[in-house]
Amino acid sequence: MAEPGSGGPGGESLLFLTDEQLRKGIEAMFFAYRGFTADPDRILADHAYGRAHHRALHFINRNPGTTVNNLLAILGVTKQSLNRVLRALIEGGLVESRIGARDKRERHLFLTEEGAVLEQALSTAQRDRMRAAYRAAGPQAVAGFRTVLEAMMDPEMRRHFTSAKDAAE
Amino acid sequence: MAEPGSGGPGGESLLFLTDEQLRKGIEAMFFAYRGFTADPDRILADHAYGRAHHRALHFINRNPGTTVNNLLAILGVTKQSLNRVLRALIEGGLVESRIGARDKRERHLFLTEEGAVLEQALSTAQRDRMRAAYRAAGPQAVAGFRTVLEAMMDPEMRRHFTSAKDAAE
DNA sequence: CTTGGAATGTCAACAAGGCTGACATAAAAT
DNA sequence: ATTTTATGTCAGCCTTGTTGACATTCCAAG
Repeated sequence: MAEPGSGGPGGESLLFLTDEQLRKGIEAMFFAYRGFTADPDRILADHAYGRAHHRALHFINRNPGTTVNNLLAILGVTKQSLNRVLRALIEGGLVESRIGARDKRERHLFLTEEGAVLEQALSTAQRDRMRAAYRAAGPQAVAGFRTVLEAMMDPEMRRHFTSAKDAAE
Repeated sequence: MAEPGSGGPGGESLLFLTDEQLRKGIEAMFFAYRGFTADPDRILADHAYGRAHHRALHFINRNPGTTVNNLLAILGVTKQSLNRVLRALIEGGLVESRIGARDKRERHLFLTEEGAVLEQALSTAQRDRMRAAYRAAGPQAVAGFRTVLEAMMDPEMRRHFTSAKDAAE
C-alpha cells in the first residue's frame, strides 16, 4: 500500500538495495519456506498424503462448496494434477464431491468430518509456527512481513488473496 | 531478536493473533512464494534445467569451492537427489567438480563461466522482483519481513543463514 | 603395515506431484 | 439438431524427492 520512492524523498528514507541485501532476502525466503512447511509435512508423512493434499484441504476448508475449476485457479496447477489429489482425498473419505445442482458439470467440494479433523491438525501445526514467529518478531515486523509478501505476489494471485475472507483484517 | 510478550506489556502492544490473521499469513506465504519462484522458472523452462538446478547454482555461486556434503546440508535434500542435479550441471558445462587436494573423497564445486552467466540471469530476474516488492513496501516493512522470516526458519537453517556472508548486513 | 570402520560420493530403482494429450459428458450457441 | 465450449477424468511422461547398494578414500587400532 505504501509507495515510497515514487513521490521523491518523503518521510521515509530511500532504499539502498544492494545486491547482497537482495540475495539475503532471497535466501531468507527459501529457508523460511522450508520451516513453514516442515511441521505439516511431518504429520502428513504418517498419513498417505502429501503437501499437495494439504493445500487442497486448506482451501476447501476456507471455501466450502468450491468447484474444481475454482480450486485449480487458486492453487495454480492443472486440473489433471489437482484431480489426482482430489481422487485420493475422496477415496480416503476426507472430501465429498457433490455434482452441481444448477450446472451438472461442476463438482462442489466439501470436507467430511474426518477431512476437517486432518485439516485442523495440519493447520494447527502450521499456525503454531507462524504464531511463534509473529510473537518473536513483534507486531510492527508482522505488518511489514505481510506488506512485503503481498508486494511479491503475482497481481493475479493478489486478487485471489485479498478477496479471500478479509473479515478479520 | 525482539521478544515482546515474554517480558510483560513493554513498549510494544501485545499481539492478538486470531486464527484468521494466522491463516491469512499462511496464505500470503503460499502465494508470495509462488511469485518468488515464477520468474526464474520461466527462464529455466527454456533451458533443460529446473528449480533444483537453480538452487544448486545459487549456493555454489555464493560459496565457490563448497563440497557436495556441504551443499546438501544447506539445500536439505539427500546426496543422491543432489547428485542427479549436479551431474546434469556438470555434463551441461555449468559446474566444474574438482577432486579435493587434501581429501580426495571430496568434490569441490565451482561455476564455469557459462554457469555464472545462467546464475546471473536467474538471480537478476529474482532480485528484480524482490527489489520491486521492497521498494513498494518501504524500508520499515522490509526490516519486519526479514525479522519474521528468520523467526520462521528451523534453528538449524537459521545457523546456515546467518553465517552466510553477513558482510553487507 | 594392514585391516575395519567412517565419510564421501555414485548408480539404480521407486514415489509424489507437476505436466500434456485424449476423451466423456453437460451446457450453451448456432 | 448439431456444433462448440466448459468441466472433469483417465493415461502416460518428466522432474525431483526418497532408500538401498556400492566404490573409493581416509583414519584409527592392532
